[in-house]
Amino acid sequence: MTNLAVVFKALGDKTRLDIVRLLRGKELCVCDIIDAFSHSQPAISHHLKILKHAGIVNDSRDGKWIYYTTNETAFKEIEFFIIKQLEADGIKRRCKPSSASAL
Amino acid sequence: MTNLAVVFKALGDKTRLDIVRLLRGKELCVCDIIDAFSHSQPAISHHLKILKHAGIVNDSRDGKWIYYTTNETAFKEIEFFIIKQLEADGIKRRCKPSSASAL
DNA sequence: AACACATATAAATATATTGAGATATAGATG
DNA sequence: CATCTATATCTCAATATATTTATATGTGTT
Repeated sequence: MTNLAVVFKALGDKTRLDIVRLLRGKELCVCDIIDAFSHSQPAISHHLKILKHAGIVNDSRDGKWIYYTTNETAFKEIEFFIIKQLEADGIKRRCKPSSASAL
Repeated sequence: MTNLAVVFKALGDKTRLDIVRLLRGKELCVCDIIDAFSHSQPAISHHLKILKHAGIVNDSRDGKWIYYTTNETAFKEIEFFIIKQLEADGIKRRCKPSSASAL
């Protein structure tokens, strides 16, 4: 699976998307994230793991607490993809079907 | 589920992401999309349905053929989200845990 | 060392997703 | 209208995902 597909997949869940929004410009420990949702601690932990695996968030331990932040790089990757898509708009042309159907 | 989460979820699949890339700047009929992949026609049709439902592609019939194009609006939505995320970067501050743990 | 707290991992389960094959629908054409 | 072609829908099996409860790990404190 493309890296970008992994990133999109990770963001394609309301809880995880909300976590990312919550982390905007902030560094929060897991307990604060848990408090912001009505999900169990393991559920949040699981979503954080998926976000981390996708490169969307970073974590760093400080004593008992683990703090999460968003990772700019992942968003720049998406931005790059979006730019390429939007750039291509406006050059649309209809192509005649090139071959017999695959049926 | 947020609209944006639906969009991300739709893009969070390698096949669908590749379809979107294939459609960059082009208008293609389903048969051409099928030819570009090694999946069955029903599988492609299903993915197109998900992309359409998420507002990522538009379709228009022309005789026997149905042509698909990408929908700029969906990408602008993502772009807006990305901008807000990136904007928030650089203002990160550590917040002390605000409450006792939820455990 | 024992304990409490913050977070992660595991096991179990319910639900969703993907993909294939079969079938249905819609338009074009003889 | 019979039929061919392009695409969609249905059904089913395999796999993946989300969530919960229980348990483990790591860190600070007494």
